[in-house]
Amino acid sequence: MLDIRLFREQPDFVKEGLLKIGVAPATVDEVRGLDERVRALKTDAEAKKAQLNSANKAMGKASPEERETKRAELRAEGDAINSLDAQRAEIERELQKRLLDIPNLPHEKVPVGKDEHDNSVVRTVGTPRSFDFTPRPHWEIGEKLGILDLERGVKISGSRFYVLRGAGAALQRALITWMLDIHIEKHGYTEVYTPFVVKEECLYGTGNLPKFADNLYHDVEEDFWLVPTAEVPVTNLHRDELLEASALPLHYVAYTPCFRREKMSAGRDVRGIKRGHQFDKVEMVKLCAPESSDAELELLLDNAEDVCRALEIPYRVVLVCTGDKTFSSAITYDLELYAPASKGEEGAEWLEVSSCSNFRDFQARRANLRYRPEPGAKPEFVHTLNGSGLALPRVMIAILENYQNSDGSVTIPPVLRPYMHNRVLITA
RNA sequence: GGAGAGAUGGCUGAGUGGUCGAAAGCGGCUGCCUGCUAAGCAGUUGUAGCCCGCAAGGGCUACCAUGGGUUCGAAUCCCUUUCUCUCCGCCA
Repeated sequence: MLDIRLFREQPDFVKEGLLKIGVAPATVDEVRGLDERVRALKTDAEAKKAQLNSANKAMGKASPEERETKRAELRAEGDAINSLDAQRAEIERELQKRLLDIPNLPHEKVPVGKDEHDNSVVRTVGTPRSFDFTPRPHWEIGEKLGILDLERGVKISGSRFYVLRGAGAALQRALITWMLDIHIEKHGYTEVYTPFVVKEECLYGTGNLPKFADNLYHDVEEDFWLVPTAEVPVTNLHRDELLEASALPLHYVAYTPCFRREKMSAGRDVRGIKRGHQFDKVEMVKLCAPESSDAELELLLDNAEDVCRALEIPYRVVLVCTGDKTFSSAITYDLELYAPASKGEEGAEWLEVSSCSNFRDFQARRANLRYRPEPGAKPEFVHTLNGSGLALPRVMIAILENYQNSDGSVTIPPVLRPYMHNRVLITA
């Protein structure tokens, strides 16, 4: 959520930023109009309340007869105030609704663009391997090796679900443990294990609600929502807290499954395991002081890249443009692993395995995440960041396709072997 | 799941209709004092919003888990929800 004061004090700045992400400048004027009406009603009601309060105080000392005569009058005044308050509350709700619906302003570094074609490739690392045979897509490799069972996934849970089996399941588990270990031991993050279901208010905190409810699963009877990413529970860990400056920055890493309805992407990426309703992810989340969030993002990105480098799979870093950035993010780098056959007949593609974002105070304001810059100073909102490190299915795809051999076997990347009983090869 | 108890400021804890934004203690901060180290004395100390003022500062409003209700007036009475604790049941 954007600061309402920004609308009051720098409306043109807000309009300019919103224009870049396709939000009509008129929105700013509408918000300001609502805000002014709320404040006018509030000032009016407060003045009347002050009068009534002192009249009520006098009643305490008044004689019973005096009370009788004044009672009706005071009651009428109270009713008048209540109706002012009711009006104000309604406009305030409308204002709040509008504010919750407005995306974050883009960081000054974000290139202006319409969609993902306008994203800019920051760097490409590694060279795609050249094959002396036609590389197969992961679903063929996996099914032939008996480590991926798409059909039975569909049988037990429906489309966009799959089953990993034997070395496939072990490979994923090895990846999770290995990635956690890198971030914990090498990059200094604190591991957290969180619930995989959260309350509705957490999703408001990160910005998934109210706008993106149709991509979330939730229990119909309880206030339980399946997490679409560990970002949600971990960012909300310190919700409604006032942190000391010395506690920052906080660096967390968490493994969770992620649940997404993928309603909007019906028909996209239907082959293989690229896009499912359930997938696993290791996620890094940071809370820091505003002045260090730019630097923290670069570090976060490097921490995620470190995983790609260690896997020795070519990848590229993409700076996401204004038209493609997500609702809550101010700036996002995507990390894409090379997959030589992921598009089947059409060949290679770059698979998005990580999104590293700085949300600045956008989520912090929604989730009420504050810190005290100095002892005695006024509390301020922290900045929040997060980045995948990394998303499992697509890493699995990249490993299967990049490390495949002509006989259909798959070589296990060297860094993962200690996590797989020193196994070197996955064979049928 | 059943029965009961509870939720007050940074913490402990008093407060059952008006003088309560809330006693007291602890903690924090400021000053004073003392050669027996940490104590004594005094003062001060919640959050947010709005308004006035160049400022220092001042005023008003709201907040005693949450949301409603009763009342001229609610921390206090009634109801809802959430959470915590105790006992019972069930259980990896």
